[in-house]
Amino acid sequence: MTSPDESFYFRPTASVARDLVGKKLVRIVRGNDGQVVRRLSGVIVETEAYGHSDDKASHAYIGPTRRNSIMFGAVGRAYVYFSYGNHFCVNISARSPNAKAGAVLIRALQPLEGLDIMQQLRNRKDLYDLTSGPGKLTKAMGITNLLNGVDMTDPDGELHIEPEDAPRSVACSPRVGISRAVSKKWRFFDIDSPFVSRTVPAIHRARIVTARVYTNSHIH
DNA sequence: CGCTCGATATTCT
DNA sequence: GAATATCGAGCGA
Repeated sequence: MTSPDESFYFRPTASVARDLVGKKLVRIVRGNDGQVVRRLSGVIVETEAYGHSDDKASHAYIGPTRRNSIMFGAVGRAYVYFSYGNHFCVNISARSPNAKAGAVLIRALQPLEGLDIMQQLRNRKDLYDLTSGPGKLTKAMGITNLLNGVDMTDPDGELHIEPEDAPRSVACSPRVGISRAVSKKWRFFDIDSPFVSRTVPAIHRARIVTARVYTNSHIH
């Protein structure tokens, strides 16, 4: 199995966020002997891009700190942070070669492998409630700050991305749960998926942004 | 269904 | 002390 390499993540963060929709987030659990015990995975159906000095809503806007340092380092790494005092969120560091920082927040998955484990970790059965939010999916996959900084381009790594290139219709909208830089349309989601984190207003359902028609002017 | 509230890391005032 | 890239329990309609 291959994974997108660093060249995939060394592009404008919003482009990476768009192109991650439809790929698989994979969590590998290994035993003491190094053998794979379980695979947990899901198709990414919703992401958000966070920039640097161009983006007041980004953790990186204030410059490097201990928490956000991954956003300023190598691309393709997991940036895991603790939010609102009770859950984790997972991002992948990604940025244009001429930018200093950036990351893509994974907001929702369609559960694929290891459903029973995810249901246990979440203490919930409903597949539509299992990974339909950034805090939910980290709990379902057992992602904590212990995984902060892991290389997500390593196809044998505990946490990585795998291709899953069935055609997707991707739309964009303003990001969720922020109060600054609300005009940027840097949330990307699979317009046909029932697994996104919340209902998408009708005004945004028509804004198809595929790889073919995408330009930066669509998302500003 | 929609509302309020508690959980409490990290950063800012 | 207050705000933030949230979630879920507990409530009442």
